[in-house]
Amino acid sequence: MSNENIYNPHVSIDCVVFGFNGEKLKVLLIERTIKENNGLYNDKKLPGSIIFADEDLDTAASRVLNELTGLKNIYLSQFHSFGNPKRTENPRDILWLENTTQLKIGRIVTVGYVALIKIDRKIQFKNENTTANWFDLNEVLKMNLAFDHSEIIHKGLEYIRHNMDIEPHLLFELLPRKFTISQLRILYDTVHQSRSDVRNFQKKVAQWPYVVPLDEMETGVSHRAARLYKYRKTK
Amino acid sequence: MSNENIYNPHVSIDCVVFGFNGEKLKVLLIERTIKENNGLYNDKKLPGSIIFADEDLDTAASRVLNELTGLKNIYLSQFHSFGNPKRTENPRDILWLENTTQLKIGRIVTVGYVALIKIDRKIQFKNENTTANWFDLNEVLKMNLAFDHSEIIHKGLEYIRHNMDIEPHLLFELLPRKFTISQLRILYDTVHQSRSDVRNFQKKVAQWPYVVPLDEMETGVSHRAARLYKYRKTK
DNA sequence: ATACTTATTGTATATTAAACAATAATAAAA
DNA sequence: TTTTATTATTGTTTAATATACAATAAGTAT
Repeated sequence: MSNENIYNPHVSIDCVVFGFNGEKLKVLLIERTIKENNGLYNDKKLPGSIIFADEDLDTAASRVLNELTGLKNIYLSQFHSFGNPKRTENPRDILWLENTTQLKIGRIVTVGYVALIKIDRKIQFKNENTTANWFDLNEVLKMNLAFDHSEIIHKGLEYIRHNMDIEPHLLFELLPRKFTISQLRILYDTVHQSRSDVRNFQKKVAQWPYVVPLDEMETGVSHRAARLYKYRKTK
Repeated sequence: MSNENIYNPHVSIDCVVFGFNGEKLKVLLIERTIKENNGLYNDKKLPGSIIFADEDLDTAASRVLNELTGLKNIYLSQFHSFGNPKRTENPRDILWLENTTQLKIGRIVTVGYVALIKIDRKIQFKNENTTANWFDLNEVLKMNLAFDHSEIIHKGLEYIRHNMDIEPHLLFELLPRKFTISQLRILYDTVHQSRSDVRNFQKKVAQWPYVVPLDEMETGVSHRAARLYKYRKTK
């Protein structure tokens, strides 16, 4: 007997998907519409879902993200679990869950994942029942999101800040395949909440063997073009 | 209506409790006996339990640790969740769970916590149904423990290593209230898997304003006594 | 008194981080 | 075609931090 595609309505996963547009960090959110007695209510939530009964957590995170965006093979990392019993007590959230899952919903513990993706990757924004979109992280942090998703995004942001601190390789998950040192520096400073000196930053990067110059220059800019670099994995 | 003391049999917490005896890291484990057809089987497990239906995860971790050891007000920190569906498939583990909880047990997702405690704290080792004991971490890492508890300990160890790296204050959770610089250095090196130079380590510690010398010396040693220090919290 | 054990301390060198601005290349404007 | 505007690129000096290295002090045990 298989439990395949039978939901476990007690545990869910939520993905905080970060992107970088060359200037700012972005987060991928799902826009939802709730039909209430007195009309329609719009808000946003993280891509996430309850897990299947015999599915591992990491597998569930990949699957759900793929279902909601079409994305595959992306950097995904578990960072924290959220179990406040009140997190699933908002009647609007319960109504929405019971409508979309057709299950009786009680308390749900959710496991938070962060994903880092190149913002130019093709995303299936429109799905049968959902619409995904990129939003400015700074704006999102001020919004009222579904469930405890604001708190989850906060924690996820802390997590990637902390981790990119000790693992610079993660930065390149967010950059395009070919990038300039300026883009790298702006991303670095955005994540670290710092303002690096341009010369010192060039020196730092020159010592990273995994950042390699290309015989190619930036195009389409109305000033001196910068050299392009690529990331090369090393052990 | 209250859900108090109603179990949620889908989610549990497990605590990896670390101690330090001046030489080595220790882990607190629960010894259990399983009655099988052909006799008794003994093994060890982490202190942990399924949570209550309306209980927060952090609260559950504190409560369970208190119930199993009598400990209160200790440093407890969530580090990772474990949801492999096979983690609760060992018949011996299921039998034991169903006997101790009187519930039908299916898949359980567990949330891992680490605790750091002073090894000389009074612990209620013997309880009605359980016995707790300190074990050498190195020995434990070679044992076959219940469920996926070996994996959980591994991850918990990684977590505290990582965190003490960037937050030296955590070291003092494991040391006695009065300690020598040698003890501090041995703990530091055990955690960091390093061998610090004695002179350089003294210099490093001299710059930590939260390590303050006392007018008191070590006693009961058969050689020159070392000065005692205490930890003083700072912001 | 002597041997044994651990505690305590300083200096010189290497590495890393931080501060700081002038020139080069290109596109757009005049 | 010259000038202006914009961003790219590059070195040196100084400060801070980390590393390597061993002799003497203090107390216990024989």
